[in-house]
Amino acid sequence: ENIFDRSKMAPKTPIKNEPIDLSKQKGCTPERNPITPVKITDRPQPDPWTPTANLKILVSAASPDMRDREKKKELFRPIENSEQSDTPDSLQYDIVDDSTVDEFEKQRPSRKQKSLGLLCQKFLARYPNYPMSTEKSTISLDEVASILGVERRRIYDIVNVLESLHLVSRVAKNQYCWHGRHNLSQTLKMLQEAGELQYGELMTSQHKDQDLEYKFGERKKETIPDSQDRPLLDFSEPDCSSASANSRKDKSLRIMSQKFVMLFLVSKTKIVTLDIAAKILIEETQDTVDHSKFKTKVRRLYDIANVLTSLGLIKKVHVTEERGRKPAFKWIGPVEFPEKTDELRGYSPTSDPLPGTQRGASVQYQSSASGKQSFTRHASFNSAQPCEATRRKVSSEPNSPHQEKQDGNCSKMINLAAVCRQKIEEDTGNKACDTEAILNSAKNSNITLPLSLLPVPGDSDFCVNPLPQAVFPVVQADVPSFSLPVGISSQASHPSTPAASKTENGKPTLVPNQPFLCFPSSSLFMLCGGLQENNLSELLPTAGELGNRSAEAQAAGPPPVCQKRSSHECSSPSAPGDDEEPAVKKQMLEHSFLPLSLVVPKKPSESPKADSSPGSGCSAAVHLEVDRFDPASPAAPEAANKESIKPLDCQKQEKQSENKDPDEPPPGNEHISKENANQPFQPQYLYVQPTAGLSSFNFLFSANQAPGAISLAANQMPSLSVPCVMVPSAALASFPLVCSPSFTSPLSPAPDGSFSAAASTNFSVSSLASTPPVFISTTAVVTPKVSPAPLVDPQQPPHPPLHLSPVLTRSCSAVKLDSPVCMGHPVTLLKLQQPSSAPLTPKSIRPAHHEAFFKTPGSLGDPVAWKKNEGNQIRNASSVQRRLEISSTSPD
DNA sequence: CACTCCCGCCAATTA
DNA sequence: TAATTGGCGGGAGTG
Repeated sequence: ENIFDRSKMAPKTPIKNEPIDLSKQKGCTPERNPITPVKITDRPQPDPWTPTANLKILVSAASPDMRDREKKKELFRPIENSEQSDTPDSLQYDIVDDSTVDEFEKQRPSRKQKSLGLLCQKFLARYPNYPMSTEKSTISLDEVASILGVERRRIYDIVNVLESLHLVSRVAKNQYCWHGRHNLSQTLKMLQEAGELQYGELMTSQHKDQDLEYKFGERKKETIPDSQDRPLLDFSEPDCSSASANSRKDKSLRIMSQKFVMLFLVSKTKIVTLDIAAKILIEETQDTVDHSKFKTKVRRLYDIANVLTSLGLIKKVHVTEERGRKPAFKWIGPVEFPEKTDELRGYSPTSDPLPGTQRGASVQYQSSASGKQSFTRHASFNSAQPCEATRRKVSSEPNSPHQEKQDGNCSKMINLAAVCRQKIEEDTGNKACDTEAILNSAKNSNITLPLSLLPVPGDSDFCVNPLPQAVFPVVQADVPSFSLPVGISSQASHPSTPAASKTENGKPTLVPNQPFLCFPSSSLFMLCGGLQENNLSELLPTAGELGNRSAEAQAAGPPPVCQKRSSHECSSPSAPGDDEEPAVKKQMLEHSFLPLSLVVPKKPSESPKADSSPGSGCSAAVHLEVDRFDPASPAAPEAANKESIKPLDCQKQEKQSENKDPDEPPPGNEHISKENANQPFQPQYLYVQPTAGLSSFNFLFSANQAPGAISLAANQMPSLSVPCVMVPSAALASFPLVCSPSFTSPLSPAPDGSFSAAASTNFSVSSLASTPPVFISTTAVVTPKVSPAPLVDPQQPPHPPLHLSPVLTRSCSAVKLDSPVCMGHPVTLLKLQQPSSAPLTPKSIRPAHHEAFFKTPGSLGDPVAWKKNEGNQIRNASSVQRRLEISSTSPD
């Protein structure tokens, strides 16, 4: 602020303008400046800072964020007052962006703008996620601090956390070495292992997360004390120059950061509430439970969480408990850690530049390869075995037979789901209680940890993944709207069971032969296009993606990431291979989860219920709103996840009909669409029926879109385009299905104006490309679902899917998209095709996409970002990506 | 009012 | 001793 003021006020006083500065600087006299890089204060003096300079920097870095925020605000408003907010706001923004933004921003430093999270994003934007092997960028704290316009102290906060994850290492005084995310998966793996040792017992012992967590505290005291810290430290040290780093004592921030991450990795639900984390951390460290200490710990956790959020590893959520909402964070980073990063790298060229985005892209490929993919943790990459195993299981079930190779994927998916379900059910039998208990504990509808529980504790890959997803449901998204409708969830189950096993009523059925998965569940439908390996993976991912990335920073497109990023990577020399690995992993995980969640979800009993009780949750499901907030922001992704999750919840929590938010859905759509876009391959759609809340709107999400992205460079646009379409129910009524390829146009329904705007911006390009809104339609099948009213009859839903399936599937199977039915996006569909075999690998392909991807976002989002890039010498691409990420977020 | 978490004092550590 | 690091908690911004 001071700086700004100065600039404004007195543009240059060489002297420090104000005493304040001096005081702040404390001892910094001009003299010192020369010696040391100078502290922040120095810079200000120089005036170099002129507002513009700072502004530029900030703007470039932050603007996206800023925008996002604004957008968010808008979004909210829109909900209430769609019209007003939309136009005016959008206009204003635009204007601002164009010319005057700087000034405005400058003027208002608002606290948020100075947040550590934003600062961290800016910081991260300066370095490639996956720096080339050779490149090593050293980070000068002073320099960075000055560039970012913050005190060095703040940089320490960031660097310490990054260091705990080995993203950077301290080389010397004032010098850090940027490693990027190459080792992130390894680091996380180590942390996970360490965490399991420390906390694992607790976790395993208790089904309930909460209980576990609580217990943790107790147990931790017992177990933890001794070794914990050490190991962690060790991890961190390996790469870097340990010498200097170690010296300092524990550096609580680093340790806390690692422990905090461990909690996530160990947690089945992947959700950790701040208070629990604080308790655990305190306990470990010390017995004292001073209240003040607790507060301090929480403050620190916020600091850490902000950085982790910027890295796209966690996102803020709220867990509803008995008492009420509790702040919590959900792990959205990779869950599984391939043992070999290398493999990953090989497969997935792309990296995700964005922290947020990580998930994405690579995963798909991998998944495709393995089939099951992500489900199995390590195996995913390598193991065919698991897949097979799953298949076998599946095979037993009805669905499997149909599937073919490609289908196999789908089938696998299904099978997996089925398996999971079975396991779950079995487990549930036991656990059910637990889950229920949890739920109960959770109380009201909101929180639901249970899902996590569901997943099998054991090894089953599936289980693992699923669990996390399960979590989603529990957690409430930041967004208010979230509440997921329980009812729908049942659907998820369907897929697994029904499809595979078939069963029931139909709910989820897979279409025979077809790649699609139908979730009968009332409100949500997931259609999966191309079956191939990719498909499954995609599907899942899509869902996951939706949840995850949604917008987010990932802008990069986390989910889709694979493609996009890969392309990005390509474009950017730096990362290609390596980068992606992590991303892939993440994606894998996420994806797997999502899908799983969908599938797994329901406990047998519930599903039917859900269906039966349309009113309750089901409707809600529709709402899934995605977070519209910031695309970039983590929240969005979550929302998506939530969506996926919701169904489950619904089932479980039928009660919670409340959840649904009408408003939200749209946003969610957006995110989804993005994600979808990302995933090009198969046409997968999620259809969300409108629930009461949504009343009027129907949403179709294409799970995969992006095909174009993948295949066509030109398509870039498409990739961007969002698959989701929102359609007013009324409209739908007339039409069987609506799919707009690009999310923008059509539907964007009004309400969203703001959203739509954002979306449009982002997507606009894509939309253009894809423009033709596709429609999915087709067959009646869709229609029914769409039909506004659809009660949740379980049966019905299934039917539709069936109908669809044939068409879709076929088309899908071939290329996925081909069939008219499916997707609208010409691009995606056409191109998609599947590369199944190659798909993943081809970096070459990706690049184009990525680029496109970037461009679009960039173009949409911010030109500015690009400009800024200048600074980034390093990999343009990388930097660009980052920017994009940021930008992307902003647009959203 | 509760949640966040910025800010920067000041101590520990290092150079 | 000066500078670098980073623990820590007051208290302000937000919703």
